[in-house]
Amino acid sequence: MVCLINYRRIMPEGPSIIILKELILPFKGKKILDATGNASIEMDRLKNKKILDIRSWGKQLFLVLDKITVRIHFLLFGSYSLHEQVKPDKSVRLCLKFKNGTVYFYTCSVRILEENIDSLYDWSADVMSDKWNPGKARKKLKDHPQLMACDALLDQQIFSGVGNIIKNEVLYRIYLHPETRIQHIPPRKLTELINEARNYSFDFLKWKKEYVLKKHWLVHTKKICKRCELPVIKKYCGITKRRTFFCVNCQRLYPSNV
DNA sequence: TGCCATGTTAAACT
DNA sequence: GAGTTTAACATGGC
Repeated sequence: MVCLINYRRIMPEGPSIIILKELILPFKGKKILDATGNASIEMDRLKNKKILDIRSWGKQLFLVLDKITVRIHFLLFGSYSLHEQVKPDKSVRLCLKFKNGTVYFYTCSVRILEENIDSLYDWSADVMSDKWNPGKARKKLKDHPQLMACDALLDQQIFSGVGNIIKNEVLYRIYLHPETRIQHIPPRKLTELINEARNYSFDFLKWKKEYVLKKHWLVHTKKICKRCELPVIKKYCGITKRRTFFCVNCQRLYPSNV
């Protein structure tokens, strides 16, 4: 067992936020003794406040205090460390000191939300959540018949927490071409899409915890298809224009002419 | 060394 | 105003 408590990691997709949430669980119920950093928030509003709850929605982390909530989003380059600071002071965006430890956040978006966060987010859209509702996801997909599968998976209102890696792996797993439009996906295939968005996210979580995530990528960043050994296509697909890896031989484009 | 990426927002355009 | 494009953020792996 390797102790990685001081280790900084980059963050982006939903499962990584779950890992962080678990790591900082010891701070739940604890008082913030000091809050520092270059985030453009009033640090005084955090000082001497208790962390009432630690929650997440997709790629966002929430530290719930009395009346306000600190929202942290790691964007593309965000990272954190626990207990031990590994970067020079000025790069620390937010540092929270507790009696039982310290957490540091880097290169992330930090905001204070005044509203009750329950009314701000659709918690049933979070693929990692107990409140995840596949039926509701299906309904939302039906409302966007023109949307390509690759764009739908990245839509945080439908699949909160899904990122580009998960997108590519899910589509490969279910043999679906990224540019297939929702209206053309057969019902059973659509069910697979919705279910795999959640399933793969939990596999991602498990592998990430064991530091073997990359090893399990089937198509993301790959050059050759593991199934048919034909070249994997790399294309910036859909309205999101994100890197998409897929096999035209194995992943079916609907409607199909064949 | 330079390019590019697990992401999102907001300004700058048409 | 709407929809679309671009910039900004600013780290680290290859």
